[in-house]
Amino acid sequence: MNKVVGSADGERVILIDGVPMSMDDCPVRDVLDSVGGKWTSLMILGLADGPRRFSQLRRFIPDISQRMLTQTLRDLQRDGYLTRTVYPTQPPSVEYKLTPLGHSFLALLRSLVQWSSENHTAIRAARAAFDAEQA
Amino acid sequence: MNKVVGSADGERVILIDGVPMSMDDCPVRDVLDSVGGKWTSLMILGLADGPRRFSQLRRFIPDISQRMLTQTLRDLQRDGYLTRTVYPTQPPSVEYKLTPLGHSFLALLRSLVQWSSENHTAIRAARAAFDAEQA
DNA sequence: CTGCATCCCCGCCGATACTG
DNA sequence: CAGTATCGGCGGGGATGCAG
Repeated sequence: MNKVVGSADGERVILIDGVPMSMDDCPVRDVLDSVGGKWTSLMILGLADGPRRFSQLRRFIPDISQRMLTQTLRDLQRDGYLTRTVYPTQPPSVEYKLTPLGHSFLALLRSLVQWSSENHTAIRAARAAFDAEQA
Repeated sequence: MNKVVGSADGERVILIDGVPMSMDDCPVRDVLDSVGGKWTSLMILGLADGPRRFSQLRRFIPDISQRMLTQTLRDLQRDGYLTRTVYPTQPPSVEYKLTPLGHSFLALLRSLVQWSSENHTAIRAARAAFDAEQA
């Protein structure tokens, strides 16, 4: 059950299944801005089986640019999804590893992967039908 | 368990919990491109309780522009998440309604909302700690 | 090996004005 | 009421080059 509730200072709030969501400062937006990125979800999936080094992740996602690999990892680290450990070897190696938060989120991601694989055929079909109808 | 598998023609495929995911033509990307949009998830949540008209959705999401409301609805319709029904009244009214696919996806969205509300505090804290450390 | 800096393109999205 | 058309900013993200 959804409900739109106004508050005193004019902040707009909506209730979803009893969960209050501010539209100005929305928790879901935080998460969506992470999972919504082009590489983010793939990165987390890449760390599902255990810690990996920079170049290992690079091989795991062959078509990511070095720039985006670094940046995506940084963003995920910032939000607490993973940790970054530098080993002072020569040459240096850096290990990335999911935090408990990251693993918790991974569960959601698995549901998404599952759902996508079950429904992508239907989606593609709908898309084709829609496009055909426009012509 | 994840595994990277090469195929004959050089297409890269990764297995996630036994679900094959092509990196060139990825089912999850399709879905992420939907859920990742700025307004998409909110729209689907807005239709959770039943069909709504254009202007009702507009009031439900006060800060969306007319342009993005139209476009987001169009995209969701195209991918089969909702239907669009025009009633030839004067003035005309148009009703948007989730399809079974849309409702199915809504379940995922609820999980996301739930998870976000449970973990956004931790995320905000991690972010603050990270930012503080940089200074 | 693991990064940072720079340049630059392109697509998302907001603002605004106009239609049946 | 429910759109469509156009313009323009801004930021995501690719390519390349340099550095510790």
